[in-house]
Amino acid sequence: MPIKPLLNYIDKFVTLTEKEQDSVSSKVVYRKYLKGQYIVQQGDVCKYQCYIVSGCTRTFYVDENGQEHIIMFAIEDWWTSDVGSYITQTPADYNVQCIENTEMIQISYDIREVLFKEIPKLERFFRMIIEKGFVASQKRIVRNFSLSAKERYIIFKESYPKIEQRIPQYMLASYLGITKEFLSKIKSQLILEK
Amino acid sequence: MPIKPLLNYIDKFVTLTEKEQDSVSSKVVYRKYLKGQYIVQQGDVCKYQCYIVSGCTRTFYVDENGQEHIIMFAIEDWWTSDVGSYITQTPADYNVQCIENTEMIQISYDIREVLFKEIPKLERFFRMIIEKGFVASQKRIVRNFSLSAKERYIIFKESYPKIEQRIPQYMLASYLGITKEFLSKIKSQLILEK
DNA sequence: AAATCATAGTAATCTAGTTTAACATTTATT
DNA sequence: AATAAATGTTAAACTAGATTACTATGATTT
Repeated sequence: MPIKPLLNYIDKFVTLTEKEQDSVSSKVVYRKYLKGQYIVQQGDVCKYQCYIVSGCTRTFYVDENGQEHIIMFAIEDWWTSDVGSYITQTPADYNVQCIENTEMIQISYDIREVLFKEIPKLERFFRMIIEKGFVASQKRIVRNFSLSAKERYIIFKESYPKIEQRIPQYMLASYLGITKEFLSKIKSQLILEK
Repeated sequence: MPIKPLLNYIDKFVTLTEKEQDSVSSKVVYRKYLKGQYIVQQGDVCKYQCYIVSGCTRTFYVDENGQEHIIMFAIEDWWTSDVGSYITQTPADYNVQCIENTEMIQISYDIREVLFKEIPKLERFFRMIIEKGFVASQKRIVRNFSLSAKERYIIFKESYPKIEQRIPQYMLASYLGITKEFLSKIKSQLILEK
């Protein structure tokens, strides 16, 4: 069954009985998206918290000048959502778009509440994964302040070696908070330095 | 009893029985710090998640060049901690220091685990507050990328009108990710514009 | 195979924000 | 009240990164 990867993931944090696993499996939704499709669009309410089985998504924000700013990428074994919109069920600030054909397991807000009542251990699970997300987010703030664009690029490559090859360079530039031209310059500098 | 503000805060998210409230009160620790004292220091394990009853703290990171970068401020009715260190009980990346005399209610990691076992509803409570923190943290990343320093300063004033008067300007500059000299320039520009 | 579109590279010019350094003001200490 | 310490201001020179604009390449479509 295509829900297995999620159950394995949960099992790293809390232990569910077989019955509980079955209940989770029966309530979450497995779904495939094509490259280019949107999971959430700025202005819509974000319906799901999504565990990615395969593929890649980007979360981005379009500002008043029409400029895109990529907040995060997510690949297999990661989660994605517009958490702010999801937890308050209000219009999303961000877009989540598939940049590869992507398989994911989706948990709607209401279903998650049902699951929380039925399996209180899942409160613990979701607490633990959001804590991890919070820590990663704070680290990113620090890096953006204390490191140069070149250093941030190098750290990105080290931290997520799998992602760089899968995304266009202009998206990586946006994630790093620089223009595509400047990333291009950094890359040619790094080649010369060797 | 000095634990009441925390109980009021929790009550906004989950409802505890009187017995449960008593249990929380008996396990958490009320404590006063003087201006300048540290709650956590970079390299030590962060022992507590702290609810601030009164006062003000700053969380900052000292980089390899000895430069301080302020990640967040916290005032009464907020939480502070080095969450990464706290949840993994490994050395902290950040310092948390009181910048006013501060009263807080502290929950140690072990005590929190005991409370989770005894009162599973608290998993829900902590999940909810960390979700809020995560959302705020992501918003800050977006703002840092899409807004100029002047715009960030204006938004800070609007968002946290109480904080600016309580902290030295060089700390606000650090929080905004700019030098104190440049913040000074921004302020004089804003005065001229009126 | 031509044509279009999305992606990437290069280089000149420009600007937001940094650095350095000198000076001013406020707050704390004796 | 005098001195020192911490905080804030101003301005000139500098730099990381943006902007603009043109060229190159590969992928996709017709």
